[in-house]
Amino acid sequence: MLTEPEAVALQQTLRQRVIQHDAFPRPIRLVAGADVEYNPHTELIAGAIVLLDADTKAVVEVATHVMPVSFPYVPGLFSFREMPPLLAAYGKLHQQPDVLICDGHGLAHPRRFGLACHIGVELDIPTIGCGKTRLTGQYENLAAGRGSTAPLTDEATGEVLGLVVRTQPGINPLFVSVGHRVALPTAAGLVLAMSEAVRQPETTRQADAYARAALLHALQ
DNA sequence: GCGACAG
DNA sequence: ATCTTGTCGC
Repeated sequence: MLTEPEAVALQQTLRQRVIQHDAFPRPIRLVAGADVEYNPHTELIAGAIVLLDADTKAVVEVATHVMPVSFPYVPGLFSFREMPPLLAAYGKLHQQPDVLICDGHGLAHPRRFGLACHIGVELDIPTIGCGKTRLTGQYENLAAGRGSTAPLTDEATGEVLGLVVRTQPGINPLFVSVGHRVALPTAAGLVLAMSEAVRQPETTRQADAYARAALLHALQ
C-alpha cells in the first residue's frame, strides 16, 4: 500500500494527463455507472460497473468484484480506496462503455484529481465525476427547477472546478466535474439526461444496487 | 489554532 | 459507506 505522501505525489503526476475536452466517438450508446459498497465487519469492499443503454436506460451488462479493502478512507485520497474493486470489475466486462459516470468527484478535488480523473486516466476512457456532496469549491444558491446549474469555483483563483446541477426540482443538487475526455457542459448534460425522474443518475443507482448485492452475496 | 472533509 | 421511523412540509 502507498503511504499518504506517496499517494499525493502520484496524484500530482497523473493529474497532468487529464483531458478536459470531448474526446470520444459519438453518439453515446452505452453509459456506465460505477459505485462501491463497504462492510466494516469483514473489511470487504465491493465494486460494481453497470452498462446502460443511453436511450432506454436498460441494463445491458453488469460486472462486480469483491475484495478486502486496502486503503483507509481519507478525503482527497478516495480513489486509492475505491479504485481496486472498480478496476477489477471493469476488467470483467465483455463490452466497453462510451462514457463512465463515477460516484465521486473528478476535477472538483483539492489537487484536481478525484476518483473520476484517476479511473479515467488509468483506463484512458471518458469519465465524469458526479458527487452527492461538496468536497471543495464554493457556489451560489441555484434556482429550484430541474436543470438549474451554478458554477463550482475555487474562490482563490476563480478556477471553475465543476457545475452544481439540480436534477430534480427542490432536491439537493449534484456536483458534476470533468473526469477525463469529457467537457464539463457535456458531462452536466449527460448526468441530467440520466436523471430524468430521480436525484442521482440511473447509472449510479443501478451500480449502487449491484454493488450492495455483490457484497451481501460475499457475506453469505 | 480552528473548521472542513467525495464514500 | 453504514446505523435507522416517523414525521414535517408542499
